[in-house]
Amino acid sequence: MFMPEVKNSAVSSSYKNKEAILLAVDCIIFGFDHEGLKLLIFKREFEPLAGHWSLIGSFVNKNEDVEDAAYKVLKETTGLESLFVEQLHAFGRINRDKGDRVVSIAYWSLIKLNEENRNLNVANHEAHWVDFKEVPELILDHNEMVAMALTTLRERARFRPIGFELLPDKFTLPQLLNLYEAIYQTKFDDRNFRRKILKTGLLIKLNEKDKSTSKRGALLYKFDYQQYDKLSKDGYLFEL
Amino acid sequence: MFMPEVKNSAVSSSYKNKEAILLAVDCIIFGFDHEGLKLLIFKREFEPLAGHWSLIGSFVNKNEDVEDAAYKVLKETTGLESLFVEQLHAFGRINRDKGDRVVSIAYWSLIKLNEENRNLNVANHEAHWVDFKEVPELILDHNEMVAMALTTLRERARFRPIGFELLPDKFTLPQLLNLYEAIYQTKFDDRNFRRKILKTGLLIKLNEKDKSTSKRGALLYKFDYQQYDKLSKDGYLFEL
DNA sequence: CCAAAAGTGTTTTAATTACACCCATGA
DNA sequence: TCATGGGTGTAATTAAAACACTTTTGG
Repeated sequence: MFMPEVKNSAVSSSYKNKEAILLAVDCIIFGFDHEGLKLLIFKREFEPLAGHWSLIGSFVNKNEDVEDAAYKVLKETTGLESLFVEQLHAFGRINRDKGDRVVSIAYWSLIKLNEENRNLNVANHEAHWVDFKEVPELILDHNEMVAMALTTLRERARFRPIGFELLPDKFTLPQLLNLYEAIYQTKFDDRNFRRKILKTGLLIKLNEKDKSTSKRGALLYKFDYQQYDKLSKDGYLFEL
Repeated sequence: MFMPEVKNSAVSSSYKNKEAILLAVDCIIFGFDHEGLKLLIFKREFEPLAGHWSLIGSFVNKNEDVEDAAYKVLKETTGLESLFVEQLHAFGRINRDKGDRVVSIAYWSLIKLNEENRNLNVANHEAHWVDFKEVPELILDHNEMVAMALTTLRERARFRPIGFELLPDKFTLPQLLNLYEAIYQTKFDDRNFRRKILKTGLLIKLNEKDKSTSKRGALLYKFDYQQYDKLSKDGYLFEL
């Protein structure tokens, strides 16, 4: 019979003599506009690897929640208080950071681009939006983080109404279609797409048109968060 | 225009003067047998909260990968080298652990019960399998971890063939059906279930019967991992 | 008046659901 | 021989996929 070793075991038996480790958060920030899906990257400001492209991050202080550390970075970087944020994964390989042993907990977020945060690269030359298909080499394991975030974004977008987190509050159906086509890098039939998304009953049709992309103009819609929350409690599963 | 504060910012600018934090892993271990889906819990061996029910865990050493720390705990606890393991979530609230500031990275795993690990509670009185619907109060935020693991298990089981990780290599369709019914706590129509799972072409029918639960005996099947891996590379998505 | 994007319906095909009886066997 | 769990098929409904033309309007 299997008999676990209890002494000298991996399983901890007190807090004594434990080695503390540096803890960081890194943020994968996605944005979307008429040019497509984008990722926000930064020029690293300190050695090693100063000047290289990087995700934005921060060390976690001993007296702050890990999640708060991520929110703080996101608020400072994007100027937004309210955005979609979700923990992605903890990256814990011994040598992932050449500077010291650092375990990084990555968060991914979706932001609604506006005049202010769209031009971050002007206001702060260290920040830059790049096409998510053309992400340059990033430091450490940050490219791995981005790849995982993209996979997770695709998984989530299918079963949760998170696409709306990347669009303005008022959006058109062609915009929404473009977004999904960008996320999945494929074309969808617009008639089937419209039918499916409207059948959910979660889009509120407004009496306004967006004429910025055509002479005819496209009807604007809002996502009905209230109704979605209500349905979710009854087990409703959004699916696209 | 939005102008990020660059000085005194949350965003880190060096490794100097950063506070290290204790890092732990905790493991949510699921098993399945004729009695249903079970969770492996332990009696905590050290203060504070010694003697209370807990998940099994370990501190992470400065010179080991986080993932390796989890594997080590799982191997020591279950006696198994090869099992399904996936990172669940990093739990990082400041006061989650009364003993000290500890950030815990939780892993969930699925094990195939056998004669040895089924009787862990005999060999090691500190370990105990409990029905997943009747998990007692656990220390710290461990109940939260279990709840999240269960949600994740349900999400994953729908789109990945992970149910087989909880069954013996050779299993019957009634066993498989019972497993899914246990995971989702609902009844499925057995004819529809059989049709769907067999239509994937991923089950290899063996010329053996399991007569342990009926006089007639039920046909044994194996999951075709090779074929699944091959199809996965071509973008095949398992769905149940 | 025309270029360019927005918007609309139908048919075919495939998947899902609902449902009830016969089979094999050891005790 | 019978109780027990194992195994099978079909019809109805619903969802998905494929496909092309009309509408609106500013320039």
